[in-house]
Amino acid sequence: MVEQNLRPKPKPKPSKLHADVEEKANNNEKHLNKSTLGLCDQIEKLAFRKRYQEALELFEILEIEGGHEITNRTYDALVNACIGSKSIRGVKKVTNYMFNHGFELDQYMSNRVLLMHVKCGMLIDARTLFDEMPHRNLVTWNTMIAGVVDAGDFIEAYRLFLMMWSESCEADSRTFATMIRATAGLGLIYPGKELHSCVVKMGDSDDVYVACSLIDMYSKCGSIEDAQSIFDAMSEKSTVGWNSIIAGYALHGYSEEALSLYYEMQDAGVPMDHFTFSIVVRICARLGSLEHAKQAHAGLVRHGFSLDTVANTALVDLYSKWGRIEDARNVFDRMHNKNIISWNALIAGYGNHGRGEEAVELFEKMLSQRMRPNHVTFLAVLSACSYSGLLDHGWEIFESMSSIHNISPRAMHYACMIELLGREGLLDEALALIRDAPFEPTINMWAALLTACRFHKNLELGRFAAEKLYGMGPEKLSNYVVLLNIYNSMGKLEEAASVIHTLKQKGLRMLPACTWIDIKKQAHAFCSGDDSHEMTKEIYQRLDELLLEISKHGYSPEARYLLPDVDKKEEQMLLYHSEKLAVAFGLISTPDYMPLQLMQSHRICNDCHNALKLIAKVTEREIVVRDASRFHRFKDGDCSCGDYW
DNA sequence: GTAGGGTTAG
Repeated sequence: MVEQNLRPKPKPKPSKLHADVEEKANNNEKHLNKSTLGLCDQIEKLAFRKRYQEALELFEILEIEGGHEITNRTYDALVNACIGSKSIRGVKKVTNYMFNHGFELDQYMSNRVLLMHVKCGMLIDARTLFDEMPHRNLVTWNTMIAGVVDAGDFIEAYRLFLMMWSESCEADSRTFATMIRATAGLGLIYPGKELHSCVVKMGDSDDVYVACSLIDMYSKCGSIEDAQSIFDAMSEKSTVGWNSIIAGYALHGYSEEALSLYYEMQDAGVPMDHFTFSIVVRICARLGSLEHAKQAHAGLVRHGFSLDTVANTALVDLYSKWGRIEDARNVFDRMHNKNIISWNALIAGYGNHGRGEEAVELFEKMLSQRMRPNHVTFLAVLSACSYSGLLDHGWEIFESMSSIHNISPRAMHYACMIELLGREGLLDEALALIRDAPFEPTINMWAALLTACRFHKNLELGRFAAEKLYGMGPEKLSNYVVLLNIYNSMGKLEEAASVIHTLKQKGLRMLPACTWIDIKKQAHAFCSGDDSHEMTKEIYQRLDELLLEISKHGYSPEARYLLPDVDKKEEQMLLYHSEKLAVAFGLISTPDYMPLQLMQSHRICNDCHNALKLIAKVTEREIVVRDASRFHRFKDGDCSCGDYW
């Protein structure tokens, strides 16, 4: 494989190309303003200044000119240039040149060449080089293992690690840092703990890299306590250490704690990097606190990371989730380097706001810029079509996945299409799509059909879908709730009761609905049936007024969606709950759990939707609420996300 | 004498 790469290629024709290259050489020399320097020196200098692309361009000139003696130093610079610019073409050219000129690789240079392949993602060639290497030292092994871990092949990393141990009985802190990363990737805490004790035995536990990978491993494997104690024990807490522990708390859902750790980091005077801001922006998105988010955005700009792709993508996502799609667009448009994740974030943003046309437009713009979509892109654009009822676009895009983009639709894409067809009432087509899928239909696909059946009151097909759903593990509460709601809405109370019986038998419990709102940085939480808030009386009074007022505008709660065995008092609780509570405060609410009848999909139900429209109208306010998947902005009795029920 | 390691976004 490598031999093939190293085989000499026909020399380029001298004519025009040569002229071009000479022109370039002249320009470069002018640019460098050191025309007296030899090409090798220039390459080394360019690589040192991180002008990798230019270094490689000069190397091409050197190749054509011929007759240059290349030393270790220049090859070293070229390796850096290839790694820095992630140029596969460069790697091939440099290795070809070495091979053609009979350059003898010592241990150092072999390791560098291996690294160059690894860092440019050429894992197959790297592995061949590795396997054919006459001598491997610690650095060789570490380089290869890190490459395999980077590629996500954690099991292979383990295999290599065991081979390394049996061959040489040596491993150092770098090996362990990498292997701990591998166990984090596998999500396995026991091998992680074993490596941890090895590290302690070898006296490497003070190593800052080891500590950081341990923090990350423990938090990714579920033990934030262990992560915390590693962090506490760090004698010198580095930026990465702080980043890792903050990300750890965020991962475990402790967003407030994560944010206060970030402020602690700030107070401790630890320099923050673009990782810090990417993590913090994400936390703000989750917290739903625009105030903190704005501060994070400002901090990011102030610290000079306003060009960072990851942090900006997190901002695009944050503003989208906050219903500020124009702000999201603004950040997006200013980004210098957009990758597929950035595009996906904005497309999903438009989709979640019911602005399907714009999502499709953006998707097409992306294609015209030769950005290659991936399966997440299709998920975003298809669900955008689904929310906005764009049937034709949906079909066209779904079919283009395999025919044009060579991406096989996964179950989630099918589920989106089933939802789209179902919403438009094309239940037979939806069923046909399930039957035509080239794999076993999944829970989500049947559940999408079931939801559609509920809306269009097709009991027969609904029951069929429900039967398919039953017995498909892992059983999800939400599927039972869909079925329950179907029976309820059709007045089939006996069947509904039997679903509840099944639920109880299986020990599946519905969580009480819970809503919270941020008022002056203080969170107020309200659970269903909970009257512990000190202003409960005032809140309910205001709610009564509002309910009375909106009922004059034609609002009537759809009690038939409620469970048959809830008593009157509970019914009141349910109707009073959620967004309405927050609205009583006249503020924006950020509910996490929806009232019971919303559990099926964690989305705002018809009932709440109507109520919120009317409340927006009678209070003459703009109301923004978020359910599990998107924002709904109510203004003058209209909802900007579109009616999808 | 030179090389290899940790944290982020959809």
